[in-house]
Amino acid sequence: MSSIAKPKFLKPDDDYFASERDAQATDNQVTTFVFNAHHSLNIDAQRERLPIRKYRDHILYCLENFQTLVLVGETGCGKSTQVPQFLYEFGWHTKGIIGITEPRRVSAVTLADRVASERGEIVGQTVGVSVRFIDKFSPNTHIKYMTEGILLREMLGDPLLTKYSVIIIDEAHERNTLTDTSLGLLKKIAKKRESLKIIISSATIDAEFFKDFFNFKTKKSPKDTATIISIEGRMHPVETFYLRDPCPDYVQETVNTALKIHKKERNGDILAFLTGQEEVIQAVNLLKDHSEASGRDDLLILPMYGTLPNNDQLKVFFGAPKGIRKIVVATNIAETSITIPGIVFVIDCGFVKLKWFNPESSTDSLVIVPVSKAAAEQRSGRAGRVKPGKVYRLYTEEDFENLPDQTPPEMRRTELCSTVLHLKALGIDNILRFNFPSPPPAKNLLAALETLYALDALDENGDLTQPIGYTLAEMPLDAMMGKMLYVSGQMGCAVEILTIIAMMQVQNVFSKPSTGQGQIKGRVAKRNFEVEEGDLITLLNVYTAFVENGRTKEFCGQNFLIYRNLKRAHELRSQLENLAQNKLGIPMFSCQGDIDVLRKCITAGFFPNAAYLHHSGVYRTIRGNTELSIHPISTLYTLQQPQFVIFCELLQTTQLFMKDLTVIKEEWLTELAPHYYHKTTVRDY
DNA sequence: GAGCACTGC
Repeated sequence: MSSIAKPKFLKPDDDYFASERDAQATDNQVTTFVFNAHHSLNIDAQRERLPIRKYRDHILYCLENFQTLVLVGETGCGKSTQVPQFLYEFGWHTKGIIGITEPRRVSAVTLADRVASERGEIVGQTVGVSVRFIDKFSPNTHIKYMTEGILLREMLGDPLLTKYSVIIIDEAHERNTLTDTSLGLLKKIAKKRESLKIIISSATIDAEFFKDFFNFKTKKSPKDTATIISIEGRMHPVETFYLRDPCPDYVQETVNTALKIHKKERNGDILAFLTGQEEVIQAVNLLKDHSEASGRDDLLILPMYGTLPNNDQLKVFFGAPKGIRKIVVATNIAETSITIPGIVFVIDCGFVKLKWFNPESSTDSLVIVPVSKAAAEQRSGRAGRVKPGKVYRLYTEEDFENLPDQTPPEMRRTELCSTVLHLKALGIDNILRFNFPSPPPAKNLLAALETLYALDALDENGDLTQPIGYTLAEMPLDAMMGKMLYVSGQMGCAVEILTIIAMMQVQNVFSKPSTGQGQIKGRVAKRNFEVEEGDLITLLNVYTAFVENGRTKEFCGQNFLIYRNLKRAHELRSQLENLAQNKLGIPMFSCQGDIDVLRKCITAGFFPNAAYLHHSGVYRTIRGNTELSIHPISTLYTLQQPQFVIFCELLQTTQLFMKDLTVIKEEWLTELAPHYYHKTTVRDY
């Protein structure tokens, strides 16, 4: 990468992004694009122009006088790049590294790059970065960008974060599970280590919440330990429009509104938010029909969602030709993960699709719920980045007033095994009393404790077991997957299990061309790899064939496989193998084609997820007798239904679907998990 | 016949 300190306009064809895309390499991988309105100015002039510049002394003053500082400011005000440099210039680095966490890999990498070039350096000198697969730092590194996962890993080795003088949690308002875990732990550390300063950086108005969380003021010591600084943004005003009456069909209304804007308004691209892929495609098709019928060729209509093939995703970042208006119809991906340049009009359908964990059935559901006020504001903000914009909310003003302030943080609606493992490994004994920013439902915690107990990761006192519990906590894997890897060492099949795990980490290796002819060819190609033992063994087949054929792009092209994702699986596999072999002492043996050993090993890790075929022709879980179906993407979907299966994931949408299936034998359950399944269990097959 | 978005020495 170039080290020259020159202004940089980040655009899709940057080599830099190309390499990062390769490194990331999942099909739903997305690149963050930073729109820089002052890209023609030199770097110093640009820094001077940032709104945050005026707050430099105030920030430094507050950090001297308070342990925690909540920084509120809009995206683009320069918080993420400038605050670490202010601290460095003031000398905070002499007391320890200035650490900044980001929720996404791409953000950490691009910010580190940006700050390094502002300093006329390359990443790895004063400014370092640490994310999975990328580690660039030196003894002189004083500012370090990282993902939240990395900070958590570092806490496992250095529970008081003694290497750091300041920790900045960027984008805290997103409230990911890892953000909330970090915040809870930082609060604990802050009480023990008063010298550690914490900056919580947040885009919305939940500043009071964060301030209260970190305020240790008591009657005895009545001084606030946390304070808030609000930074004025440089966003343009956004005018808001509501519907007079609620609309019956927000997809149709989105289309109508977009066409109305196109007819009435002058220049400016449109961004519409819908909840899922299906709705996006539906709206795009309706718009295209209209555009064709009108006979005018003045609209560029583009879909944007996570599983859209990479080339199609990139299209939204290019400007439309002169005289043509761009309409991007997107899922939530455009709310935080990507920034589309040139947007002036936003259409907000008022709903969002969220994953929700149900502790009674241990299932995840994808549910469509009304957005929160904060999310609606975030969506509106997408209209004011270039010039004054307009947002059209497809609901009434009264509906808006009745929306919840915040979307429930992920911590309150997700499965918690990994969170519990992390906290236990850090010596938090009573998880139920841990100071979460937003405590998860006790039921969810208990479900996680039960699962971990069944996996032998926790003992009857709820303490981490040695070696299983500690080993699982060290693994960058979900608990059941980790257990499977652990057992594979004893069963002599770790070589194959590692491959299966790596392949499951990358979503979707089978490419699905958008043309009709290609779709059929793709399906035929997939069938070549499919085996009746199920999806996991099929993935093993794909990877083995990929490696045997030299891991080439050509092989992937011929077989309708996504090269980027297989390459990523290969990298993940190497990293996991290194960890398993060298750090966790898992012996690396191959089962030499003995598929039964593999299926048994899968059973040993995922035994709670067993289902049997009821005589009614529908599957049921063994532990809860809940009705389930095979997901249509499974290799088993079109085959004769086996009597017993293990699934890796359950997802409630139109039905309760099992995903990532493996065919097993009933007796393996009692053989491999006698504490969980009894031979006497009578089933009504 | 179906897929909100992220992440891990």
